[in-house]
Amino acid sequence: MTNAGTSRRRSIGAQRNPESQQAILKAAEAILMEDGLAGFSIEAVARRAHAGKPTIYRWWPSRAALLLDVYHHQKHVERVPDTGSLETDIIAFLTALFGYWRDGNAGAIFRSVIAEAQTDVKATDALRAYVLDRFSQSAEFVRRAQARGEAADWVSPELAIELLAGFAWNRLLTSRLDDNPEELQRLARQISLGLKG
Amino acid sequence: MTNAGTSRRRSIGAQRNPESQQAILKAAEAILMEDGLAGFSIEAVARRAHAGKPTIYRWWPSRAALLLDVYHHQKHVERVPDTGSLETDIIAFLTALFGYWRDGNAGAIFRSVIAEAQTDVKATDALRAYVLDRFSQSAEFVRRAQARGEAADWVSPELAIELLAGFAWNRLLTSRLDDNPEELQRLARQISLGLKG
Amino acid sequence: MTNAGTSRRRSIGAQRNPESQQAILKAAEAILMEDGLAGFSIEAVARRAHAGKPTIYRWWPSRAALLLDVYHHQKHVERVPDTGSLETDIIAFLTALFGYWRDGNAGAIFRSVIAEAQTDVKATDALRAYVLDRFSQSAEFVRRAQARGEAADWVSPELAIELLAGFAWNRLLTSRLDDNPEELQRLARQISLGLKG
Amino acid sequence: MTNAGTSRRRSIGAQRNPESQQAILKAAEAILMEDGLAGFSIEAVARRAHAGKPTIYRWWPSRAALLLDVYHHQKHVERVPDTGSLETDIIAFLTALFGYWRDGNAGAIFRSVIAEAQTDVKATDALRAYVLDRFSQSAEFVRRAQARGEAADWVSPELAIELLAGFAWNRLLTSRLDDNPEELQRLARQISLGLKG
DNA sequence: AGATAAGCGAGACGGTACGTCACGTCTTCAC
DNA sequence: GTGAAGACGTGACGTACCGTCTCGCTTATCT
Repeated sequence: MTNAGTSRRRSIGAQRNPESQQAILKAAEAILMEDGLAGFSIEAVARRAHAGKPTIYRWWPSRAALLLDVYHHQKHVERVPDTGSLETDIIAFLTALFGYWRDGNAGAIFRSVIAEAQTDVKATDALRAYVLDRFSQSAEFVRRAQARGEAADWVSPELAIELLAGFAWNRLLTSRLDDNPEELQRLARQISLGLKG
Repeated sequence: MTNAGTSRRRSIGAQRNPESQQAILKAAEAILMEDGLAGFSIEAVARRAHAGKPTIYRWWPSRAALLLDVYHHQKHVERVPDTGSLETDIIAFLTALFGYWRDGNAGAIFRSVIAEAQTDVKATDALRAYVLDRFSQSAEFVRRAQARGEAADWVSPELAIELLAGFAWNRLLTSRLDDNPEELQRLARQISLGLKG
Repeated sequence: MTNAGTSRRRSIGAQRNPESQQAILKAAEAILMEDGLAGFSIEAVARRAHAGKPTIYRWWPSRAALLLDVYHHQKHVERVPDTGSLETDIIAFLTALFGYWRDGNAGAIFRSVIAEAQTDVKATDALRAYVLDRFSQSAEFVRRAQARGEAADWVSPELAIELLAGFAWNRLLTSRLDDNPEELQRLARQISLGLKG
Repeated sequence: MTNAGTSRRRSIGAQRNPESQQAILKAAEAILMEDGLAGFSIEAVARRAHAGKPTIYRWWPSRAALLLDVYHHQKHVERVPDTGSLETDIIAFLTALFGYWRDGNAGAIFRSVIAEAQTDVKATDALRAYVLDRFSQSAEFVRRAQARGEAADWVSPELAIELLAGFAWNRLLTSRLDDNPEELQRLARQISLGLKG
């Protein structure tokens, strides 16, 4: 930080000031972490970041946009496990996702993004695009299982991931992220072998 | 309606006036249906119901409480299919749920409840209790399949339902309720037979 | 004051709270007195009066309306002198007006009202109506002079007052209110006798 | 205009660019004419003149300074009538002034200057200096009347002009510039002969 | 039967946040 | 160093809701 404490942040000419951008994202993240979505307002972010509201609105057209940007700036979890076996891949996938959401702020932030998407159409669209992209990435480990002959040809890798992700969303959105290893094992077994066993 | 148009609603003494209660719930539902969660405010409900704000606050302590009450007053879909076969039961379950959410207002209202639950802890608790109850009810058709020998003994009916419900939630929350029958069939097959086929 | 310091001002039901009204007018007056028109904002008045902005906007549709109201709540100067002689009446009229504007806040407030009237059409209309009314009231002493035979029949009392008032406005608006008794005497003489002497 | 439309205005080295200066003054005048003082902002002038804000602030330290400059660049009316008679000189003086203010933009601009002078002390000083200078110039026709023996020796030409100007200001500031010839005649008669006739 | 108590619509209250506008300052880059 | 350009922090704008309060009323229930 070049400006550490001594002087205020200023314009650096007719171009975006990355210090302001960082300060705003950090403030937004901190507020979400501390007070949740309820305390998250443009005004509060501006106050905490020592930024002007117009500066925020200049670069993020809405609360939802800022929220999504905060989420995207989170460190990402590896979502394509590769343990060599479908069943353990499933367990690894869910364990990593639950841990990611549980340990840092990512869970609280993602809950906020989902909530926002129920109000703001742009947020809905952005969230849909995001999850579809994620699903197709994560589906890779199922595709690998198919290549290994471990999964049937007729299964849809995306649909399989959607099933796992839907399960995880439900747990997240109802505050039930405490992962039970046996439960996950059972789930992985159910999914890989099917209800019919 | 006893008071049809001619006179205003009044107190009926030191007791809750059911007409007011009904008017408020109807107004709340109409607003959610027409404008979604974004337009849903106590102020707007009071305006539309020709009710005083204190009347609303007297009986519903928060926005979330009113929202949940609206949802509970919706007609419920039958969630325990019984077609005689596990695979068609799964299809029937999801088809009914998607249709229920898509056709009436129930989808918009449930999305609102979920969103509210991300902000309001009481709403989270209420939602969690609600879904756990629902899951255990719906799990009945999986239990029946087990009884028929159509599903393995070691599978958890609740977990199975949670998988289906999670899938449905994800579709609802990202506005992807347009149900594709083939997709549902494939999903049902995946779940019943497992990825390994 | 019934609420002296101990408790906050509250709603007294579905009716205007006169305490709030008074607090707002006093705050507005104090701000004008201390900081002039430059510091006069609805926000500042609300802050000082411990009132909500919507409360101000509820009762005064604009800055101009509040400004005029503040001016109208000033103590009024007697503008119809009656010394028995036209010339001394003129001197008394101007002396009183200058003194009124100079001594209290009235001058600063009236300057603000005039300035506002150059921006806001409603304020222009209100100011015009106000001055025309004032002129016709003040014209009384000229009418009395006519009745006494001290002024010619063909003179217009209103026009005469407008001449005096215009002179006073000019002095007020250019910060030249320091009254010079000899100058006023000369002016009174000029007006009563005419330039031709 | 040398640069008509084809290219942007640029620096012409370490000296003031008169094209920019002209463009800014023209833009300021046009805005005052079209939207009045309410629409007059440095931002709006910069936008309309395709000028940078710092360019404006470099040469005019405040809104008031720009306003006064715009006023000074107006074509001036001849304010020293010479009809040979005091009474018709008075009528000519007022008719010319009213016409000047009414016909072009000058009235709107001068109103703005006066309003600004109620907020900005520098503008007050500049306005006072300006009007005192004007008064002494215009007083010339009264002095001539004195030289002709048409006005008494003891009258103050400046005071007489101040009376006329004050009358005119009042009309300008309350949007009553519609000149009534008979009224002006009566006024001229009152002033020249005096109220006592 | 009269008093009491609570519910009702209404709407004002002090607040907070909204999204926009203009302020005056600052920096960049072309000339 | 001047020019256009435009980002910056600041703060006011006028509006929407928040949750609380009091009003004036209506009516069932309890003396």
